[in-house]
Amino acid sequence: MTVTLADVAARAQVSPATVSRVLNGNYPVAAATRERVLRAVKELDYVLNGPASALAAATSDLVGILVHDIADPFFGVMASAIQAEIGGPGGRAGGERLAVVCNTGGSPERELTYLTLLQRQRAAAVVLTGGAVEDATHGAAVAAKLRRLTDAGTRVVLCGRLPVPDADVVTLAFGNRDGARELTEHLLGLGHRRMGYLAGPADRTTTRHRLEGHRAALAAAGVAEDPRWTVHGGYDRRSGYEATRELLAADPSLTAVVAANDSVALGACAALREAGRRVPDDVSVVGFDDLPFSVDAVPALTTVRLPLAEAGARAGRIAMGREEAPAGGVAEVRGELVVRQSSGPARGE
Amino acid sequence: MTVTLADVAARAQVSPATVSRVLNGNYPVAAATRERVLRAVKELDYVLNGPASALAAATSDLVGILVHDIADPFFGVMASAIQAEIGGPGGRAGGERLAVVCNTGGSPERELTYLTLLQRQRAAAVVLTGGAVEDATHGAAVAAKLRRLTDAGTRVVLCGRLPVPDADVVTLAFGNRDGARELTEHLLGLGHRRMGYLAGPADRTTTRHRLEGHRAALAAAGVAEDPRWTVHGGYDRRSGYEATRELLAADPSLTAVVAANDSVALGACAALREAGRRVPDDVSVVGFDDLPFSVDAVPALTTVRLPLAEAGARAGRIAMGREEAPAGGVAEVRGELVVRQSSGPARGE
DNA sequence: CTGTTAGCGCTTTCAG
DNA sequence: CTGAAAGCGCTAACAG
Repeated sequence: MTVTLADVAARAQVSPATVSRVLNGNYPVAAATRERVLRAVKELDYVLNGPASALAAATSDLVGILVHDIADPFFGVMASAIQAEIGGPGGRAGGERLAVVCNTGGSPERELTYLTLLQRQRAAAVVLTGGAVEDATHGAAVAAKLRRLTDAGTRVVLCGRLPVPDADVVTLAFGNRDGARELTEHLLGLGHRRMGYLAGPADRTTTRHRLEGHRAALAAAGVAEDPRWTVHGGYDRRSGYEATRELLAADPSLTAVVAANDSVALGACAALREAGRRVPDDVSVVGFDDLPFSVDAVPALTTVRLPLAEAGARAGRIAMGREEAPAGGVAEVRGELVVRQSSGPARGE
Repeated sequence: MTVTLADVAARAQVSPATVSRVLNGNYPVAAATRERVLRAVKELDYVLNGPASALAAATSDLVGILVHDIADPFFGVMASAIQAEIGGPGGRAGGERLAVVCNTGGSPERELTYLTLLQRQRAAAVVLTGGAVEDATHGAAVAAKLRRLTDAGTRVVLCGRLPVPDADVVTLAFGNRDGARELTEHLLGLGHRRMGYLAGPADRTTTRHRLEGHRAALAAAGVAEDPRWTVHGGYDRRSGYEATRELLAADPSLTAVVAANDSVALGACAALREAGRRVPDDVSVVGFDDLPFSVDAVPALTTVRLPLAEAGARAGRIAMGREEAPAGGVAEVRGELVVRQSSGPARGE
């Protein structure tokens, strides 16, 4: 029924081994023989059996990409860039590796589950994107799992995530702390002293770093902070909306709102608008990431641009061994302050 | 070195077959035996070999998802929903299937390539999302390929794409024509008679249907169309921006711009703003899809909401055989007109 | 409920 | 440059 490599071999009058060599192109084969084999492949409409091939060769053409949620452009942009780089010649049987996208929802359990599933598939590489949960137990479990993966020959790259100790893993970390600091300095420069901070979930590295950057800027400027000014929530628009209402209720005198990311900032703008506050006339709002939609927001968001596509592409190349890993296995990907219309001089004083 | 099923069997003092049965949970095994096996698995830190398993069972736990570009939320939202539905119990070895996301860029060649790659992997199912290129040759090639996939036992579901004749495929088609008609009727009701239309790429089904709906509304209202009012471009923001400038140059008297989708509409708004036109006071703009960001645009976009997440979820369930296919194998997913601030009464008149 | 026995389809030394 | 042969690790009848 289904045509196998042996069928092709018979038709081309060569041994199965030769067919395999032609298909994988990683071994010298006489041009005439190759022609004959290729013709037979075409004539029989033969398609290699991936699992059989992976079993025999002990490695597959799959590359895992772990994301929190692929519907979020932050991850979508990175995943797209990674996917674009893992194709091309070099893989088994003439190139093209497949991207296995795993939505972890940021959950450590699902992360571990997917890592195991990828290990089961004998994935050629795995790229983990986005911040991690800060939990020693889970951190250790993930580290152990990654070690097992690398031991089995799977390349592991972290993109937008902190380095994992004692694992042969390359890391592309985002400059969250510095970016957040610049953002707050920008606001400080505009005269703001009373700023709300919409932080992400409390137990995430990304949340912590951005918050630390914000506070560092405040401290350097000698501005005291009110505990009511920091509200933790999710990284989505809705959280930003709700947290802003909270913030407004707690202290209506705020002149600026610093959001954990652009989506949250958009939610903040909506809540502010609803409360009759103009942005930036009454309250300035700043985001983080500079996602594609941020330039079209009302008003266009002041934010920190993270080169997500570039970082993803680089992660993809490193995962494929097509680019050298950075010295020490860790590189920082810096963000860049982008000033647009959502931030302006502090009102009144 | 790497621990195999046989090792587990030895340690648990059972046969390999029994271990396999425990792991796949699809066969009765005595509780005590199961316990013993599970313990051995844990102790040895055993992970099933996916390729070997897939080879022996002649099917894998992979589900292919073809998208134009996963960075585009239109596809990201669907992919996320599909992914959420393909997990869970029922697959080989205790559930969790993996989603292989393939960026085709809308190219028929890449589409075919990925379909072959998925066939090679013996994918359990494949979901094709988004409109297709209208080319008889490629259409036939894709149809043939899909037939081969279904013959091999791979379930195929089309989501937001037209039915494929003579293939055992289930289709969830979007109500593009009706949605577009409603949108234009809405504008007509507001007194608009001179509307520009920013169409997508000329050879796509989605483009054609939306354009047809627009024209049907125009024709029904007895409104004549100027050829200069239709401009073809891409489905991205930049295309909308450029096409709108073209439109404005060709006929500055337009009172409305109908965009192929929300991203294009955002680009249109930006171009209009730049040209000193206010939206909707001077020119109304409408989009299509109702992506998450559209509500936060300036001004909030009037559009047609497509239930992308619901459609994706349904496609996922059908692909997994967890939901019955619609009668006749084809269902239409209707859009819903959402009127917001980007459309208003025609100026002047 | 459990063990035995054949492969699944491919890759890869090892010879020639 | 090509062929022969030995598995890769697992599943699935088929017995018991």
